[in-house]
Amino acid sequence: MNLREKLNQEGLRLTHPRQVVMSILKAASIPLTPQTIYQRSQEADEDIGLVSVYRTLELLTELSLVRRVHGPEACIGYALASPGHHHHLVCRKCDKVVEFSGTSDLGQLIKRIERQTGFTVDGHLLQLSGLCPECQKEIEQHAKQEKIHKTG
Amino acid sequence: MNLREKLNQEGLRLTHPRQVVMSILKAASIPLTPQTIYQRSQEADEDIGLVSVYRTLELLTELSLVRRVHGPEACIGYALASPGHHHHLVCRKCDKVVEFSGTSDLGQLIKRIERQTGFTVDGHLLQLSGLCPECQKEIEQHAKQEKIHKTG
DNA sequence: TTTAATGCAAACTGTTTGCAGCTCT
DNA sequence: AGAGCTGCAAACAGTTTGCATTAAA
Repeated sequence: MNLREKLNQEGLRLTHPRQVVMSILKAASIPLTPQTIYQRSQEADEDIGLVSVYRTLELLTELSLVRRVHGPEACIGYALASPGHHHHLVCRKCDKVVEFSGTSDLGQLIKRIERQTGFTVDGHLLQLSGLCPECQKEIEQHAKQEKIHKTG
Repeated sequence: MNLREKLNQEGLRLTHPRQVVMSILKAASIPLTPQTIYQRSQEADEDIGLVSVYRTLELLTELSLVRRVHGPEACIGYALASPGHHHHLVCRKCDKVVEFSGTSDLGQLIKRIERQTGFTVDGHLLQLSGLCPECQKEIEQHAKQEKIHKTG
């Protein structure tokens, strides 16, 4: 399915800015910021508004046609570091964060990727998200209440 | 070694704002933004400047006493998504980005963490960095040139 | 023709910088 | 005593919002 069809399916339209953003990303081999995409559109005499770039990127990310690339500097907050642990597991309900170490388990994966891509890998960003024990319990409680409410 | 010693070792000082930031982070179970840390310092009548919070977080991160917590929204840029692949490998020299899939390899690691923490894990953020084949070659070339220069 | 989407301007949020004064060692 | 550090103010960068206009279906 092409882009137009994907958009129309959702009642959305294939517009000029969307085409331009998509083609700039297709032509790029490195991750681009909204600003850079905007500049490139100007250089290509395909002027589109910076605001449209933002809105288009959000939409295309939503549709999984584009993905965000992360970096060590880009973060949502800071947490205390326990020595020897380097990754975080964050609860998606209450934000509680615990640390874990995972370098050894990652070795196998990294070796495979090095073989497949020809890259040498010397850094990684790994973070897990889920539900902490407390929030799991709370959700179970809710489910029970729900059941009682329905049947009783 | 305590905080004071760690700082003094580098010719740095243990100041009031640094103590406050550190103790707020120690008391927190969730990642905090600079703004939140600033607010909490005010609530605790330990007013420190917002600017100091920023500078302190940078310093403490540098010293590995504090770590950045990442999130799906926090990103440095956008790249085209190939269907079926969900992680990026980024060259730290030229920024070239390639995608890979790694979910299966991650399963083992995730199971271990679930067992150890009691969390249920349902999301992950994984990204690798290293050198692409081209940049590896370039660096080898440089090394050779260096050698020729030194010996002859 | 209808309504999604654009693009401008302006507001806004979060971060950084310059600098005079303060404080930790 | 003196270098490191603070905190204000102000500049700055990046992002979001309101709204009249345009254009895709």
